[in-house]
Amino acid sequence: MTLRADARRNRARILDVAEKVLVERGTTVSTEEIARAAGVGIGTLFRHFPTKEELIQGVFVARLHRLADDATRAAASPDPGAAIAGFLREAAAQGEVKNALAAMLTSAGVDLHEAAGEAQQEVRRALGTLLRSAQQSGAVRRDLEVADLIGLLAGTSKAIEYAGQDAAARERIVGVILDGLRAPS
Amino acid sequence: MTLRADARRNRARILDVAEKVLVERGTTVSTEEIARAAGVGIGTLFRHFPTKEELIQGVFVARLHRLADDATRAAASPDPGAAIAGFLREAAAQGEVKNALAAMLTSAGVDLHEAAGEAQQEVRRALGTLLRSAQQSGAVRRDLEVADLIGLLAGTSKAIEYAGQDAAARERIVGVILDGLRAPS
DNA sequence: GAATATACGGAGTACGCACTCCGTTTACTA
DNA sequence: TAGTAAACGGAGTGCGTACTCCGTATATTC
Repeated sequence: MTLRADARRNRARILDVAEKVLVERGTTVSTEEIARAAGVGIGTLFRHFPTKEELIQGVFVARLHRLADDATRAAASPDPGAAIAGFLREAAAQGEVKNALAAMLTSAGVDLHEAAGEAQQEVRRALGTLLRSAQQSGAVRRDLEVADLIGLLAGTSKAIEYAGQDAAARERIVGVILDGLRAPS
Repeated sequence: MTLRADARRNRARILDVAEKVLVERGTTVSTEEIARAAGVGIGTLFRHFPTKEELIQGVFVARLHRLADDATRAAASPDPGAAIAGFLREAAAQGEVKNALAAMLTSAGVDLHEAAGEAQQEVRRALGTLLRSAQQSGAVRRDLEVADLIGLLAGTSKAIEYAGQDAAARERIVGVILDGLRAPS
């Protein structure tokens, strides 16, 4: 069931462009506009994603996969404390996109956990190992669970959104979270 | 320019019901459904809010006003440290609604700061006094600014969303933030 | 370099939904 | 309580947009 070369190319291109366009202009953009931006006919777009909703989910899942990759890489670091800090900064910085996408899905009445599915599990697993080693090295308080960390990540990127381009403010906010992660309960 | 009694009643009722319906089912609900839920004809709804977008903004602004009230009350407390903690817990708990609304607006391509306008200023002012007294009493690190606090509030309520109904998890997350607010830079 | 399965493009369709219009009703005023 | 300005209700309209269909093009296989 391998896709033809052009089909695979187009699918990737649609996902890529759709992410940009959706984040820039919101879910209200027409599928036609996305297709045009991707340099593809509407027919093609709908063959790959039979529904606008499925397209948005596809974009979201792709984003999650990339996040999972980052998390896996971070989990392999020898200094888990620094890794978690770096990951937080990174995720926070790039998080606006994910925020916007997640917001779209929920505001469109889609259940996130269902939509994310397998990709969500990947992220969870990678963050799990990262968290556990950070806790064993004493860098992070022991009462935290993976779900808490995920929530805090989402929260941090949300908080960062409000700081806009102000680098100092971003750093203050990340600082607050990092200190909170460290402090004993 | 006083509204007739029934008009005022209807306007309030629409705002009230719209908030509930919008949060429950997303921006995609039809105006007709909102009108029906409010027990009002579509004509009436559109006389009060000439545009669906203006309706959503109206709901959002109303929410902000209530938040500003809470903040003002908290700022008047004799123990600013405790007040800020309580406010964080409260705002976080009720924040889901605001999150959902804000998400709707942005995903609909509306500029939040513009939409919030005056109400936003109210919140900012109230939180400003709260923050300053908390800092003078030594309960909160001194390098934080009002904008940071607002961001952290939004972030916290986002983080709490992921904890769902798990009260212990909610408390752990709030704990992280509170510790972070306290710790010296 | 045929042959064929696979993918493409985009005009066309159906439908839902935001918004209008106006005849009817209801709150105010004196 | 009559008169009137203000508000209401909801059938109707037009437009935007998600999705279909099928004739054409292009990758793949031998």
